[in-house]
Amino acid sequence: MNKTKRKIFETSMKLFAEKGYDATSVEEITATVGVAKGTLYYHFASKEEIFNFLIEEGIKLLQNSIDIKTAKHKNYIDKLKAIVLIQIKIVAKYEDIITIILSQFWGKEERNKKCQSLVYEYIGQIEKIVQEGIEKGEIKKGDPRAIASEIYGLICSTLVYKKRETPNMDIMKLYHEYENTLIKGLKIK
Amino acid sequence: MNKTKRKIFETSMKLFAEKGYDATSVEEITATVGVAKGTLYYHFASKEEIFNFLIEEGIKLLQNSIDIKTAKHKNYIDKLKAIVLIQIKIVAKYEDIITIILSQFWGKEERNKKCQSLVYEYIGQIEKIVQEGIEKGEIKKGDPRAIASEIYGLICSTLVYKKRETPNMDIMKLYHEYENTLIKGLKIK
DNA sequence: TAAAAAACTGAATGATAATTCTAAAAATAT
DNA sequence: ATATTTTTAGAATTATCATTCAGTTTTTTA
Repeated sequence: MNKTKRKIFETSMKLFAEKGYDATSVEEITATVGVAKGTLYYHFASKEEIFNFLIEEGIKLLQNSIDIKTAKHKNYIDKLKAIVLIQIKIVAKYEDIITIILSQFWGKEERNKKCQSLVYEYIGQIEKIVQEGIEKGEIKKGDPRAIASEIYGLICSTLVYKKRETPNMDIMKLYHEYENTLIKGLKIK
Repeated sequence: MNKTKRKIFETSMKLFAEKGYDATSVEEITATVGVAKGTLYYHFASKEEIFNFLIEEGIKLLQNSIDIKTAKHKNYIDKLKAIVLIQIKIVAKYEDIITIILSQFWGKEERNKKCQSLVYEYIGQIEKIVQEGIEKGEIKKGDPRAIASEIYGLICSTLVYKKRETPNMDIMKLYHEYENTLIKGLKIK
């Protein structure tokens, strides 16, 4: 991705996160970057295509980090702890992209469906881990689907916490909070 | 609210939840209800005003249920349990309105800000309860802001669970799941 | 350095959608 | 039954916005 394209992409991300996809006009994107409208359309086929790039980033972010972080641990509780921690870190570092995915999760348009797939795929991965953990007797019996949703819900919690709390939250403090509440309940004494 | 007005309002709610606020045109609302556009504008000053009615319903729903349900219990853990349960029930029963509030939480438009206030106000109430519970020594020490966000996050968890899971979820099963994980961690042994 | 390719420009186009407005129909009151 | 108020209708208006396009400038290549 060349410099101008990258700049258009990053400005779009910022504006989409700030104002929402619909409320952000192509006009505003190009004005902010400082290029003509034609330039945007030279690099991207449509406004929607900008969004597609964004989704790809989101997929890399969520999917990869799960794969990598969980592989490190053999113990299933530790796998979940790793996920909970990485979630907080992702929200802290990539607030914009997570904001966009959560805000565009709703609705029936193509881009909404892409966000839905992404989120459901992600929860599915967590569910699988919980399921296996239960089967191996490392995680207390329960509905893996519900537990997976609960863990995913921490992304929303964290994002709202950050937006409500102002700029810099203490990642580890928040992590220990989640560990003490949610994770503790999953352990078998 | 007379019959036609009510029907316009309810159809709007349904469509806003299904397709999103922006993606739902006034044209589509009136076509679905079976009235002319002029009729909608006779009853509501604007599309935005329909949304305002919706917000009012949302406020009643969240605020009132907290007040009523928590007043019933003197013990602070029980207060939180009641909140967690009522949250699940609200999502189950008023899925549309919760979907709209969560989907319109993002952005900078007037209606977005209204959703933000509503959510923040709600989390604030939970925070206050957690705070008091900690002060009274009934809830384990921790960051009330984080815990409140975590409890709010269960609304997102539940909604996603429901949308992913299909129609009828078992409210009590989900509640006990949340109780066993999140709430258990708040208790002082 | 000249030709070709890539990058950029911004006015014009076309579509969609919220809102307004004038008139007609229905309901209610006198 | 007639007058008055409320409600409905839908065409016309206005604004916004994504996208296209014909041409210009810049960069790369040979």
